[in-house]
Amino acid sequence: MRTDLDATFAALADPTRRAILARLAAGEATVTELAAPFAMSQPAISKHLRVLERAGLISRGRVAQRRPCRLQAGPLREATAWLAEYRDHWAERYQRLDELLDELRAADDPGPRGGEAP
Amino acid sequence: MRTDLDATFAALADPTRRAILARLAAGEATVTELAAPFAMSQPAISKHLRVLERAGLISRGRVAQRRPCRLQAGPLREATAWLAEYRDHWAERYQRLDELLDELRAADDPGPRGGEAP
DNA sequence: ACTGTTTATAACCTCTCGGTTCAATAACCA
DNA sequence: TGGTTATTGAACCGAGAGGTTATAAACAGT
Repeated sequence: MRTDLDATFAALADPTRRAILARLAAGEATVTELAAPFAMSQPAISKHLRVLERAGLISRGRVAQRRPCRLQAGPLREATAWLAEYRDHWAERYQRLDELLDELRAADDPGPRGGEAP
Repeated sequence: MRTDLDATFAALADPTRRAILARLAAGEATVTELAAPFAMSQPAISKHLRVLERAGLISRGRVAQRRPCRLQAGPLREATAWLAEYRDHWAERYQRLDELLDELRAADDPGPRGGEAP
């Protein structure tokens, strides 16, 4: 089930790519501009950009030889929506209940810890 | 720079793991309960759970032989915070500006393509 | 037409990921 | 004690990620 979220989260999982997005938040930039601050080759950056593009997180124009990159908001909305679902629901509700139940259960059934094993 | 966000987003990038989290949102569950709906071996699920655990997205108890899993909210907050930064800022602001500039630029410089686009 | 700049491709390497199977551990049950 | 259940661990495999270097392609300027 290759959904969009797969590509989005996978793209965001790399620190270089998150840094590129951060850089792009200040406005569009060319490949060499984006590559400059990183200690890696330009083709490596091109690969990262391709990942970001296929995830829909950036789009690219064409100005002469340059391929300026700019951010794209769509996928982030999906991702945030997915996360918000959880952060709001169980973070507040089930979480505490489960922990309480767990404490009760632990008190009820002491278990085999301690020095009683031979 | 192995930050928390790396592990969090990487963990969320897999559909099986997201499904596991979705399942866990309804309350804690054991490994076999979690493995049941999936068409893969139970050790595979154990691996996924280990990924989720190391990302801090779940925590595990011990009840007899069972290792019940429950959700953990912390990392999701970080992730949402990171996403919100972008979704709010450039999604609304720079995005439209850049697109307008791009249209202007395209109209100004028709470029070397054969048939003029309608 | 040549030269330099910008970007993408190709080929390669290594490491991790997601999956498998088979075996080992841990705890309950009789 | 032995047997069953729940879970992890180890060894392995194929595919893909992330990096490299070297090369090609597109365009600008002279």
